[in-house]
Amino acid sequence: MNKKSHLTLGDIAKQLNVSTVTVSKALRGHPDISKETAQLVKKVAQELGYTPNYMARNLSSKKSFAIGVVVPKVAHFFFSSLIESIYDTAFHNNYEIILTVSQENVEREIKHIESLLAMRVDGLIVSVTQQTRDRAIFEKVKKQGIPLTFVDRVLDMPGTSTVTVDDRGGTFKAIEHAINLGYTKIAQLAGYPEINIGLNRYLGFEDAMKKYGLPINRDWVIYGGFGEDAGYNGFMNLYKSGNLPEFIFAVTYPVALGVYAAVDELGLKIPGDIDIMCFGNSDVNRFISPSLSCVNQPTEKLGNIAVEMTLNQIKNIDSFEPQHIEVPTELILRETCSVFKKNLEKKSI
Amino acid sequence: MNKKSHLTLGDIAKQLNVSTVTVSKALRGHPDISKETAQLVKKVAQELGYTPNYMARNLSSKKSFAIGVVVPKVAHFFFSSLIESIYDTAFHNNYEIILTVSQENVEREIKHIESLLAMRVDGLIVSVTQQTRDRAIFEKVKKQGIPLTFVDRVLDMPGTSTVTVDDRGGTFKAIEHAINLGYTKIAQLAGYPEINIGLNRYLGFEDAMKKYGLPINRDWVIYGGFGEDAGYNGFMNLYKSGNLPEFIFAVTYPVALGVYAAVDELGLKIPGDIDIMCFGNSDVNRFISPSLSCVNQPTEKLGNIAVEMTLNQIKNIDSFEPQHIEVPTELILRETCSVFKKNLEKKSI
DNA sequence: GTGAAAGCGCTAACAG
DNA sequence: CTGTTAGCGCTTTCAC
Repeated sequence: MNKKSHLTLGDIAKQLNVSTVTVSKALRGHPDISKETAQLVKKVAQELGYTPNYMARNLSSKKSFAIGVVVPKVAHFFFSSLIESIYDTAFHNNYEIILTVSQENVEREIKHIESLLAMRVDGLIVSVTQQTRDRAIFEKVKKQGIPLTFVDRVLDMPGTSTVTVDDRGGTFKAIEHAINLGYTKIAQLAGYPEINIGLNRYLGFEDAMKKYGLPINRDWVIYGGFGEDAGYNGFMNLYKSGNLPEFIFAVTYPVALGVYAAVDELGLKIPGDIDIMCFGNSDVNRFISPSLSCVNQPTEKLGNIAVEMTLNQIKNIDSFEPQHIEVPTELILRETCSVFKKNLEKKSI
Repeated sequence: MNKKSHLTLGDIAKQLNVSTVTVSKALRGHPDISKETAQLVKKVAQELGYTPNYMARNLSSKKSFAIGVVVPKVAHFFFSSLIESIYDTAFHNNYEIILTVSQENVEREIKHIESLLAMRVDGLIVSVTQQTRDRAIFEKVKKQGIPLTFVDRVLDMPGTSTVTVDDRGGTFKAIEHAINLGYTKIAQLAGYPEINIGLNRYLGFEDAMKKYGLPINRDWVIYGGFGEDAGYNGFMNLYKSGNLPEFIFAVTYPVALGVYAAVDELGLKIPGDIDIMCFGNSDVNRFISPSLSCVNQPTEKLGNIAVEMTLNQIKNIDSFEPQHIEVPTELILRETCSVFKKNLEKKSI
């Protein structure tokens, strides 16, 4: 058969009349081995097309040089950028990433974490689903001594590290900006309050309203999720209620897109009839019409920090203290939420 | 130390006064074992929080139940959707995906494939970088007997399977549509011709122009890549040349976005001054202004087929014949490329 | 039905 | 510097 089993260290050892150990060491650049033999071994390995067997290597060395990652979504600008950054950082640190996708499904999340544990990853980075409440699986991870870092969507658990963006402060800045523009009737499409990003973005909204002495209309704090449908339905309901706010803060950019779709369908105008801003940038916020102002999340930095923190913990497994890093955000101002309300009213007359 | 080594089959065997073999078989549902013992073993394993060790399992069974994937990019709508589909299909087939990202870099691509081989994946799905020309690494994959499936961006190699979209036919339909609208001065921002998607999308353009007896202006076939910058620069150069076409077909949607940016910067209007369409949809093509007509790529189907084909090959390793599947596309018509040229001219007077 | 023996390919610890 | 000895945790024969 063509499909002869793979070449092993032994094969190349025989070829050179040395022991497998010598070959193993040579290939890994172990200082035990003399320059010449090392060179020779490498040459032969190369010629023979030797491919190491990581399963064997990892089994005996009890390290995998891999970090497991669990995210709820891939086809979403925030996550795809985050993932890219995680891959990049890992690559530069000679670590493999084993990515899994929970599809916002708790059971899949658990299954994937079990698989990653079974693969004996050296560490774990996870961004939980919108529904994750049960900590049991994460307790199991901790019990097995695997470093665990939450990123963006976190669970409050002792012994784990977190990397988040400044959801509360970022939202505050956005709402404050809207208020300074003259808006007072402000709504928030707020996702879900049970998850940190939903809660903190709500709190930032509350902070700003309080600071400026504006009342919060409970009917204008609308929960329903983080996707386009949530934005679409949210706005439709707002419209049907007959009591439209002047300004909407959308908890994510898909939610904002949903609002755009609804507004368009209703024949309304942004910013004439309703103005908007959202949390989270995307590659196209600047191309949609009107271009969408937002609170930018530095995804690249999030990914960097998440990986580096995890690596750090892997390398100092016994002395590591859990860290909680919050990355600052910045406002990106484009066409929405950029015209003073007074001017807007003048114009629309 | 808390960090006691993981539980093993032996541990749970001792607990029950049976052999590791019995436990191993029981856990895997091997028919050798009686219902009762199987039940019992599973219960104890559960209670003790046993986590199997896939490295050991795979080492001895010589299968990994994992498919390696190499893509050039993640933060791009096409790839992120494709990836999501691949993950989904694999999940439903109880296979793991080990994803790697080449970042359009040939050396990284090679490194990742070597890692994947070393991890002993059961199969490989790859979408090559824009620069990949050298087949050596893929020959190595074949020599090791690992099923290899190219998706979307393919290399022409005997013994490998491919899943692509109908690039040529899709482009043909788009250009034909533009011609029917009255456009004759047609340009293409064509990516690179050395890669199948660039070449075939060009050929579709050529097919349509030929069919309708329209001349192809060489200055209007512009190569330069598949990203936003290629679109931006391409249009800028077109503009500077003083000889603008009426219609541009962009080889990808980022290229189209680049054109939008350039057009905007120059104070021109779509579709008044220039009309456009592109290959590839995204979550926001419909939100940008004017909304962007395009040739839709069924990414979900691509992912399904790629995984299923690979799995098929894994399971019938000796009898499998390489397959080449081309998935059809459809036109999605929105605001661009939707107004008859005559009307357009009337309007702009 | 169950288990003892052997080995997957590699590395760690120690001896020479 | 090099090699021997023992596993890593699991699965695969093949006896019993």
